[in-house]
Amino acid sequence: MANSHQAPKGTRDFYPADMAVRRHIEAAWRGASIRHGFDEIDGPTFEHLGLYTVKSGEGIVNELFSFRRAGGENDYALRPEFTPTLARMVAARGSALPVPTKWFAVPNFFRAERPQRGRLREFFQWNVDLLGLDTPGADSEVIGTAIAALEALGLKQGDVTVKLSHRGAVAGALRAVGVPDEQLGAAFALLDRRDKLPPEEFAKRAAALGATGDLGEAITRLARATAPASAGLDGLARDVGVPAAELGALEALRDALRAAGIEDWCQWDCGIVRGLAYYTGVVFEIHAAGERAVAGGGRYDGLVELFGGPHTPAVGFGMGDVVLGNLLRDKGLLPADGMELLPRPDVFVVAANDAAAAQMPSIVSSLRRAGLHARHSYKATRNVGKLLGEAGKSRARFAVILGDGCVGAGAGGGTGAGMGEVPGGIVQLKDLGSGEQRELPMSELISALKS
RNA sequence: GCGACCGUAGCUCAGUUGGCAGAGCGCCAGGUUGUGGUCCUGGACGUCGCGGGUUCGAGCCCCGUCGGUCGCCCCA
Repeated sequence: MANSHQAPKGTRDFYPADMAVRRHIEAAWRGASIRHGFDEIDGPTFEHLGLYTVKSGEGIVNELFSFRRAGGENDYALRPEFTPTLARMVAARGSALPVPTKWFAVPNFFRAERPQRGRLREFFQWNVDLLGLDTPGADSEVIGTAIAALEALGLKQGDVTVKLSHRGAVAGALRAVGVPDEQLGAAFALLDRRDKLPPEEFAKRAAALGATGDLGEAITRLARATAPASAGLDGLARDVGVPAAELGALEALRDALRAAGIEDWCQWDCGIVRGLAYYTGVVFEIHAAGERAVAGGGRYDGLVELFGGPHTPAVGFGMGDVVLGNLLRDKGLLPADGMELLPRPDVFVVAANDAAAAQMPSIVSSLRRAGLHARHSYKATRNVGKLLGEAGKSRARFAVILGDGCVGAGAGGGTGAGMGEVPGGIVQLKDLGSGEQRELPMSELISALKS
């Protein structure tokens, strides 16, 4: 391999089979989005660097691919996520947008991380956002859209779990042990890192938050509290250590999930926090055993305001193609060879002699003008066996054999009269699935292929 | 940014104590004035990731570098 140029670290080349897999996933995303009433949007691939420090701080710059035009003064960054662009687009339209506004996007993103399983430097992520409503029904609709896409890809209930929590409900539990309101954010962060910190460090930080009760014990309780979404909330309330009445937000969400028929996919998990500070209500992640989270999202009622827009309640999620692709492969839901996902030709045309070959270009053109996916051999050989082999490999449904007036099933060993006179003449139409072959006039070919 | 393991044909890999770079699959062409995804024969394809070092001689040993894989940090 004398190729001295390599693709940049953490990027992928999409050869046809890979591209077919990518389109397969994107088709499921788009289909679920559209069926649920979302409209597709997109924004620029790069933004002003400052857009990304608004909500994430300067620290994020290390995770970005940022650049400055030669001789320019503005700093830009390749987009690492969609939410800032979305918030900017919403803010720019002010209150002119309908309520609700339901948008989705399937952009590529760039993060300057060290690649590892499920994490690359360029990836595709499906973003779904519902703006303008702060109802449990909106939360449920967004979650249902994610599930619909996973189902379309062949995943079943039990393959993945939607783990749900609610910032409001968890905040209630934290307040119950005396965490002051201004420390709730820090307490969330600690809950998020509960199992990553050494026990002493965890205890030290818990003690520093000024709770009147044992915060460490309360956080551990929260981190362990799980229950099926279909079950009553009494048990979860007991595990969390609050009266069931405190979990009203979960009850309303549970009712919405039940109405949408997806509660059996869902599980309460108070250990789900999401790293971002801006989540204000429901937060959720979709997990499968042995993989990173397939998707994550939640309610962020204050974010559009943060970017200069009107107060806009919103709920949304992101689902990346890398982890999802790994999961589908592990579950045997992707073909071993992605070529199987490419569009199948309707017809593959071969010529059995030179006269027929001369007619091929105009015949193939007319098939294509008629809307058919038509391919043909580029080989010089007139060996019909080889040509049909090629037709078979193309996965075409039918082969059309031109100039084959005297050989083959049903042809009856003609005299050779008419060979080469394809227009108006006879062609052989072979069903490559069944092997059946019949002859018909050229004039009937298109209607035969379209029926 | 840190650590571990790995880089030989398009793909999967073999390659002995350091001694002339191999196989299968795939691809291309013939066997076949002819009906497919079978078979037979032949062919093309390699600076052994790249650069340096040790050696009479390096795919093999040493150093560096670039990739890949898997962890850590981070995770929008």
